[in-house]
Amino acid sequence: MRVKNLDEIPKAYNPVDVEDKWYKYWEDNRFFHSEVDKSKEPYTIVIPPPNITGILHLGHILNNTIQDVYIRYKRMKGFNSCWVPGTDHASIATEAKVIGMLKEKGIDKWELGREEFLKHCREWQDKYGGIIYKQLRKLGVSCDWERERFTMDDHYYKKVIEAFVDLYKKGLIYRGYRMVNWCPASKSAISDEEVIYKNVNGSLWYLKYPVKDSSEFLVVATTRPETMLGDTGIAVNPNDERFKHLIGKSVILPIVNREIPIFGDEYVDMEFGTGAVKVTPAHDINDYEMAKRHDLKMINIFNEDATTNKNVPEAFQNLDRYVVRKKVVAKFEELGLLLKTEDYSNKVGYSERGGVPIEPYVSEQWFMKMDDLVKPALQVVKEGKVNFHPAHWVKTYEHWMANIKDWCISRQLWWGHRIPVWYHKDSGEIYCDVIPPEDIENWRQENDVLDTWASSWLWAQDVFTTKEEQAYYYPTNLLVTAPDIIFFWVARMIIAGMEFMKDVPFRDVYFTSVIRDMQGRKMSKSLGNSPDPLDVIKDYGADAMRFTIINIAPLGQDVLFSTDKCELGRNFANKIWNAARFLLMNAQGLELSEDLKDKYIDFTDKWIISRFQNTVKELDNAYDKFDVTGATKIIYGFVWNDFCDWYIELSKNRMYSDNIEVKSAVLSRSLALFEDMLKIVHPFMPFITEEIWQLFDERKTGESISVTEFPKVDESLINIEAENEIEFVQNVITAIRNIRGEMNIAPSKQINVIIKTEKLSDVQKQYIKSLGRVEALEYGAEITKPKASASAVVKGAEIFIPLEGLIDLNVERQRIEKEINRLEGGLRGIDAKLSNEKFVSNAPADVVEKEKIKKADFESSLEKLKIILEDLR
RNA sequence: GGGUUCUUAGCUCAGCUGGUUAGAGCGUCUGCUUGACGUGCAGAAGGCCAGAGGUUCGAAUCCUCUAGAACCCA
Repeated sequence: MRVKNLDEIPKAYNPVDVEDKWYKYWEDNRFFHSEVDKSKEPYTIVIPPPNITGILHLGHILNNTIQDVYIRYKRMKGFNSCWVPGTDHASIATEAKVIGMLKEKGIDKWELGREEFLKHCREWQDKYGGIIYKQLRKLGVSCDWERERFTMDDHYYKKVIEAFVDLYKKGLIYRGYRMVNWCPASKSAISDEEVIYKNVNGSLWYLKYPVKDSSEFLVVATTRPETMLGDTGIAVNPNDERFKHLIGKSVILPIVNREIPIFGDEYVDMEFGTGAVKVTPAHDINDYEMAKRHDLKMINIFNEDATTNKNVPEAFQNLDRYVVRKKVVAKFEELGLLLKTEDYSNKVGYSERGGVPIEPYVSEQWFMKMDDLVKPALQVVKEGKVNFHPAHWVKTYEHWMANIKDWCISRQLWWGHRIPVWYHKDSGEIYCDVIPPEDIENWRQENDVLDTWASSWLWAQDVFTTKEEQAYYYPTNLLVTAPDIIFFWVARMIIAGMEFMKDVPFRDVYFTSVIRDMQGRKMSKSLGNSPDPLDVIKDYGADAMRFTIINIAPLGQDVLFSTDKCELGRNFANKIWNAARFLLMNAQGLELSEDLKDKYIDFTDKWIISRFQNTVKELDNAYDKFDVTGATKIIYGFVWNDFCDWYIELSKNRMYSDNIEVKSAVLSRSLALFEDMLKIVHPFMPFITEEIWQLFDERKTGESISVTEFPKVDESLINIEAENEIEFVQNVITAIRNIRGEMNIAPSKQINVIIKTEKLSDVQKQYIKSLGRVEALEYGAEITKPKASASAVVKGAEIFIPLEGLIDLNVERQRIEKEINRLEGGLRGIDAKLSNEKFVSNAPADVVEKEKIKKADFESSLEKLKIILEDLR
């Protein structure tokens, strides 16, 4: 066995050279393709489908990296890993884009007609829908590209329609006139979850309404004066002494000159505004409820685009709601009926997609009854059949589920799943089925399409297109998603899973961090604080970005990101690269073998192998707990500190040996370990690990680190003795380096060291000499401290460095005193415990024992240091 | 108004079911062309664990309150 012959290995790792090459290799060899294989256990993830109007952002990077980490890890663990990629059609967003595009060409959606418009949507999808797939490949994700799915694929479309028909026939879907959240920009209803409340600085206008047959005025305060055109009543609190005498009377609505009643309702807050509330039942949800209680008239004053309609006086018709607002206020002022205007800040609901304030609007819509559907979905989360990570999201989930209202699932749009309902042209009879009515000419199909979430709620079950596949892959294992779609999607997928599959859609849900900039602001286009991931990949490499973003993303909290943080990952990649480079350069031309791996083995080898076992153990544990951030820290620590800082440095003695057999043995061993190390890094940094793995041997086509076996923990290789021996050597070396640093001894200067200790093996001595840059090392149990030397005490040894003429006695005294102080502080704490009767009797025996050992160690060190200090006076 | 979460070194965060002399990365300071790496090496400084009570032999960790921050829902 030989490593690849290499003329020159670049000093710095250059990711751009290698990433595209390996991605193509992986794809060409179909390493990520999964098929039903009953001899293997599946491990399945469905991607949260990015919408086709979207381009890759940092949230996707975090999200997809985590999915890839699990998919790759499980694949290497022997599971049949299957990661299904796909996109969703995003009704509102896509329609908005296509309408905008057509508008530029001077084409109107309505003139075009439904079928023609949909053609343009499909064209748009063909052109832009796949962009995100290309971007995801740059990230190195190992999804099964042969399984690309789209929410409007024929099979999936059919499933969505079937689900609707099924629920309709069960009586769980109904049609009704309701007040809904209306988006005037997309001219469609939207669901409660699509309304975003924002603080808006506005005004509170105080309007005077003349009381009929009286000289009195009733003053109301409102943030939306334009809606007065639709007022049909005035409400006051029946307990309000100020207004009691007016209940039962009426006011004459200014401008409109409509007589409207004054009535009492407990809902009215006496403290707010004037205590009298204008009631606009058609355009406010609270007023709507009040109107139902008091049987008030409803007057709709808006068109679908929130311009005023014919129900308002002519001078106020066909105007935008904000234009009408100004006009109404001006008119009140002119009539002397505007009492005052105050600055006022309140929450206004905005349409998530349309970006404009929503208008509460009464219209005919389709609703899904949620009460019963929710029950099993709530149950499985409570019972832990679906586990949330972090678990605290369960409470949010329960809270939402318990307070759920019926779901408005119809959208007045064309791009999407058209509701499978037909109305009979004569009788008005309703027909709902997967197959259109036979005498289609007598029927008119519902124009509305379904809410996009009423299609993507089937994602986990219907991306699998055959019964066999569904049975094998469903329930999926893990869902990785942002917490902001817990209601939109996660909850609804669980509902759909329980309703249609009678089983959970996934067993674990990982809620990712929200990515913010360094000031803690959300990433947004308008702030321009959102770096393009592709630029970051170009500058730092995909591996570096993947590793960094997971490393800094705390589970359950937001992550503050800036591009320069990717230096962490880039430096780490470079570190791995150079460690590999070091091994490869030394291994050039050598004959390596499995047999040599166990030759010339010493405690440093046993130690690093033992450390590796522990690392893998901790790593498996971190994966199980969904602590990927912790996993990166475990890997980083092992690779950088244990392997590079200590093991490589320690191995150099033998690496540079003239004895070829020794050298070959050391390299055989190091390379084998390094290869295992590459495997544990691979799920996080797939590209660089593949690149190096391919250099370690002449690999055949069809071989890849991504399909090798993940290292298994071998408990028999955990070696406490070797770990203790190393610890001693490390302590001695660190103590020597510390003295060198504090005493300003040039690193190039060789020094003499005397160690007072019971035993020191030749091998240990050798390592201390080379890493401490020691010329002569003397040791023994009966050593007396030489005059004018710097000293240190470590567990099991005293170290003296004779520094005749070089030593500054003051500096040395301070060093020793500092150490004495530190130890005395610790000892005080231990003594306080041990002298406490209650501690000794109540604390577990092993805790007490540990304290006693600690006390002995501290005292022994202190004693030595005090003698040393005495000697310095 | 209701809910969830957070407050630990200059910054960003670990510290799991209570027992460490409270850790890491970045930043800072001091050295260093040590035959893998300056995207590096060695060493160092830096913390009343937001505040106040309580439980306990023992609290960064559990409980209560206070202050501040963020998010979600109304």
